[in-house]
Amino acid sequence: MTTVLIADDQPLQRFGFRMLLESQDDMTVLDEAANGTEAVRKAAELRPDVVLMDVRMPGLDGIEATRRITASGDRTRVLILTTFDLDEYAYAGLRAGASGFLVKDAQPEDLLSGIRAVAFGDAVVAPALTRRLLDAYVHHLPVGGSASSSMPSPPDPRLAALTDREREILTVIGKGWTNTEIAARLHLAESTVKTHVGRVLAKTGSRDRVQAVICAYETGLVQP
Amino acid sequence: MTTVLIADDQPLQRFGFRMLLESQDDMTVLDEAANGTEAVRKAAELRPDVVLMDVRMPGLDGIEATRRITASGDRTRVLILTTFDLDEYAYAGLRAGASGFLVKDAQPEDLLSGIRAVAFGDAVVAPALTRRLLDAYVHHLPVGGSASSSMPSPPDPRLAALTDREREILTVIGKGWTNTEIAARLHLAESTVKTHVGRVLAKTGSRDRVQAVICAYETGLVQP
DNA sequence: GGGGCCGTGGTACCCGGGTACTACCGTGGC
DNA sequence: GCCACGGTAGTACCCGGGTACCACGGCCCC
Repeated sequence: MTTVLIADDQPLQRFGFRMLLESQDDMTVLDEAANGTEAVRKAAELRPDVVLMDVRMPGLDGIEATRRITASGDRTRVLILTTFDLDEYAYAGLRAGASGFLVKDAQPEDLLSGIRAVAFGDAVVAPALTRRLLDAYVHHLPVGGSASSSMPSPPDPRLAALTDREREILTVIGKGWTNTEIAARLHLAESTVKTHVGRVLAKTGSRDRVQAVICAYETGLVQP
Repeated sequence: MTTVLIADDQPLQRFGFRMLLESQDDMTVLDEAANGTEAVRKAAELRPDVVLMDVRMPGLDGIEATRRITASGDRTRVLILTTFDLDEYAYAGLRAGASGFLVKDAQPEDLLSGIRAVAFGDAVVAPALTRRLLDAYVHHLPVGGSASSSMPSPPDPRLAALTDREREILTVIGKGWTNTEIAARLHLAESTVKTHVGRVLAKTGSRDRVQAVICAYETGLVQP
């Protein structure tokens, strides 16, 4: 029996998922959550096998909720559902510890089999997302492998979603500049800097600027 | 027949271990202990082959209990179980005379084979901890001897003033841990963490933890 | 015994960082 | 024309980070 927690801010969406899952005799919906905070709390309390996690939710979003759930040490797996197959936050979700991604318009059978696979410990990725996932994986392989060695610095997938400006912001974050310093030296308002920083954190899957700095080093955007 | 004493402050955890061990026909659980004092007393009284020892317990903790048990001269072996893979007490446990340590989220079969190995006189270390253990071991080797060329990074002057504990704190800062996470995973009060962090910042000349992360990368304390 | 150093812990306070939400304006594409 | 997107900017709010203290026990060393 696979136990599931449904986290989605749309009641109708939750209802649909619940109906689908309850129709299966090997699945039980333990509870529902309408935002990330609720999802984290109920996941810790109920220890479901799988959390069906929507990305976009008010308050704590699905990515951060995933990070906290997977960081808790529980066996609970998180299966993220994205609305669009090119969701820029997909990679952030993976880094947050999710066991898979599916798009919301997938076939019901695919969703069900995906939940079973994740509960079993496997990972699932929607076909539309598989390619970029492969790219990310290949990039992290040891260098010796294939013809890709001719590329000096293949763009890290974490940086792929960043705009030029955001990449610039990440660079100076990696230099240790504060928001105030960034604003002054780049002739911007501090509120603008905060907006950029917020987007950089979201797209790179960083919880705060400290993790963004680490990301900057790991991707080679800045170097020791 | 391997006789085991289970020492853990959480009843549910003890129950789980007992169920697992009793399901094996070559193991017997002699008794359980809810704290370190009880563990020492019952170990001396029952002379089990193996004590399954939790690190974190009220009163006398698992490390000190291990020290007393192994110092008693009995042939009882101690197998330490840690919750977090970077538990600093794991090393302390080895120094205290433990025959090994495993992480609590290990596979049941691994735990069983670990107990058998320890009872046989061998030592076991969780794979996730092996690397760190090796690093720690190498780090504590005397400097004078061999191949100094294998040391690519002579100690950076910024790190020279740091105590071992502070260097450890800087390392986990470099991994992006928040003060709260450091406190939880190292079993410290958050105020203590703040004290350490403050001293690290002062000694490394960092304005905030972001610059401390950069310092950690530049000195090679952590690497991309 | 006294005096450091180290690790641990506490309280109180302030500020920067991060989030949620909204808004306006170019530019480029359909 | 309209729309999507990127860059800019603002407000309001909460929380974690950092600081300034102080305190205590264990050590080691003179």
